[in-house]
Amino acid sequence: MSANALPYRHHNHDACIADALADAKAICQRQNARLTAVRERVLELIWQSHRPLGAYDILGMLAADGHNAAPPTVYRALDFLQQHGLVHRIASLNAFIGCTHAGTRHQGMFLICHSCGNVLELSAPEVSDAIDVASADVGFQPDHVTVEVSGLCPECPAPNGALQNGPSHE
Amino acid sequence: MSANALPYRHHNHDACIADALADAKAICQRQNARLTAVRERVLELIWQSHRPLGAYDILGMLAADGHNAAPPTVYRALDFLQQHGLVHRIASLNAFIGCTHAGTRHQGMFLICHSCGNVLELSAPEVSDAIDVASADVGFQPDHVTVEVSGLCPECPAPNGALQNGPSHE
DNA sequence: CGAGAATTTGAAACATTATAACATTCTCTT
DNA sequence: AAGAGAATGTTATAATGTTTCAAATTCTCG
Ligand SMILES: [Zn+2]
Ligand SMILES: [Zn+2]
Ligand SMILES: [Zn+2]
Ligand SMILES: [Zn+2]
Repeated sequence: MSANALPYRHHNHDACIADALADAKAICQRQNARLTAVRERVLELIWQSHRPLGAYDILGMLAADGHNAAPPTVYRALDFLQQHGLVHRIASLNAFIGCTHAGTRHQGMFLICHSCGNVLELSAPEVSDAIDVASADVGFQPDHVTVEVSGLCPECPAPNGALQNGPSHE
Repeated sequence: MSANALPYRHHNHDACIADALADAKAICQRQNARLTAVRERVLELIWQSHRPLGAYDILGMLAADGHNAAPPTVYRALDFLQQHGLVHRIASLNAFIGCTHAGTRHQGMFLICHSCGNVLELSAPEVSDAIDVASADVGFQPDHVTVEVSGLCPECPAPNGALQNGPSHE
């Protein structure tokens, strides 16, 4: 369940998917929730993609499966998966991505590369803490927090003349 | 331009609006940008509302003005206003709100009350800093940051038995 | 097992949000 | 006044998300 790893390169994605599905099954069992066929398939499709998938992308893939699904089918599956902490919705993209910290208490922060489209979910307690402090300062009770950072990932070449600040990987 | 004030109560909202419009004029002049009639009216409508407005809300209000506008008119105005830092889009609401820090360099954080619908924009450097650090740790170059916190504002009664953590105002 | 309750899925229609493409009008400069 | 660029109008369409009710499935309990 490799939390905070850098999944940008060199990983066996099939294993990723298998792990995620196995985790999901365990989590649902623990919660007495039913990971039905559609739900599992949607989760699998989401994990198969490195990039966040839109609901209608998923719908199209289900259609390719031969499953003649309508939008509510997908949205219901996504709601279920979100509710059980198996996927996240990226509000700035209207898209969904598998949670890389499923089963653990975390407040995700999403790093979205606008060059390659990859998204990395980090668990960043310092960020959550800062948000909690700032909220408390004005008497606000946080309930759900969205942190989405769009930018350039370390795998992508800096556009023309700009400096790349990350550690060099080669 | 009351930055980080608590606009929840007791303020002269007409003055708010007038100030915001005056600021907007100045900012546009400085940037050689044209705050045309539609753009100004859209900005005014947004400021008149305490709560974020959807593009189609604005469209309806323009219609009430007698202005027979189509969606692109509104979206173009909103694009302009965003580009010049006069409004923000709240991704989790698909809605727009006036920037309370226009003209200053800031990274907004939005506190969205799901009870009353009010939104407070904070400039929270500690949050931005934490996000920058977490990003840099993994070699990611942030470009645009979305921080949206949904919860309960200090004006709204805590639902049933829950404790209200904010400073009591009465 | 088998009836009834609850959950899940199917299906059709609809609602909301956002954009594409091209014509026209306006504004500023020369 | 002419021309260039910016802004707006207009029509159509795409993309995203919801409501509603019916049918099927699964669970519970006697
Ligand atoms: Zn997560
Ligand atoms: Zn990238
Ligand atoms: Zn702002
Ligand atoms: Zn409130």
